Amino acid sequence: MQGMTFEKDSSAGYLANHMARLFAAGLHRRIRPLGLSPGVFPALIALWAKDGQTQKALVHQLDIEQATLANTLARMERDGLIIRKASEDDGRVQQIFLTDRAKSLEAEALGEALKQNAEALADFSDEEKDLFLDFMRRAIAAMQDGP
Amino acid sequence: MQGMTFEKDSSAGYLANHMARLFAAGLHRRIRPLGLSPGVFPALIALWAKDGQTQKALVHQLDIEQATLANTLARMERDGLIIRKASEDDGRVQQIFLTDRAKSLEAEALGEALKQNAEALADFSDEEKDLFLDFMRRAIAAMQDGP
DNA sequence: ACCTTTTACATAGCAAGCTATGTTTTATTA
DNA sequence: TAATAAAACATAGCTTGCTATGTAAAAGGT
Repeated sequence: MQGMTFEKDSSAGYLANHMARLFAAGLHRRIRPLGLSPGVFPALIALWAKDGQTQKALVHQLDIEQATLANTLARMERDGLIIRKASEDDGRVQQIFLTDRAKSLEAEALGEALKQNAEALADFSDEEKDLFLDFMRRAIAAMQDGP
Repeated sequence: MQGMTFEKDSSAGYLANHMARLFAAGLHRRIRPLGLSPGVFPALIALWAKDGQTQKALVHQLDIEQATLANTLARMERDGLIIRKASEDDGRVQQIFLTDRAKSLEAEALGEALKQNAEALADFSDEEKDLFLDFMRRAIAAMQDGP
């Protein structure tokens, strides 16, 4: 009874999926008290760095599809994290602004994200952490460039 | 303009999420012609190894929740991959059996999954691959055992 | 034997991702 | 300038994951 362990822990794809779900679950547990969920994090980070961006600008820097971001922004608006202001020069464009509440959460939210990363890599040396991140970047690049 | 690259590529959680989505997308592209999607893979692998298992037995070996598996099995039944047979000794239990079609897909589907993994790790040496898998197993273990 | 608890599975409802398509406004071009 | 194309965003509909709760059957306790 050993050949049947086909994928469970020897497939990069399976492990990547499992690991990503654990990251998301751990982050969710940490930031739920702040009224946040993992999906809003990328948008928040981009907006904390530069408020008032358009949806197109956000899509450009977040590795998700436009429709995914549109849905995420709708939830964020519903939850009082952003407001949308119609652009004056272009009727198609809306600028996304953080609410005061969203702005006030930056330090704590980023802290929890860092804690989650630290928990996952608790027994990694600094060199191992660097190597791990690099491995992931390389796998991502290989799959993005595609066959 | 360099401090604003906060998470994009230096957060393990962000990279893990992005990498997992690319794995899933690549696998989906490969197995769509077979009428399969990434979510059914874990269940299929378990059933290819041993047909006729109960849902409880499957949940036990797949790192997903019972409700997630129930939904996945419902889609698999709809798509003609499995049939459920009520157990005679226990009215609560149903055994899950692969259809002939699902059985016939094993070699090709596993081949595509291996190809996807190979694509992601194309420029990794054998040692790097081993190390990468081990890193992921360690991160998973750290997050499962929890804080 | 009957009541309670546990077990096995299903369902509801949500988040976050995707592709495909709609809608409105702007830009281009014949 | 009128028709067409493109751009920006929204919506529909799906998958895959989750938690919480419902339901029916079996097990256990008194």
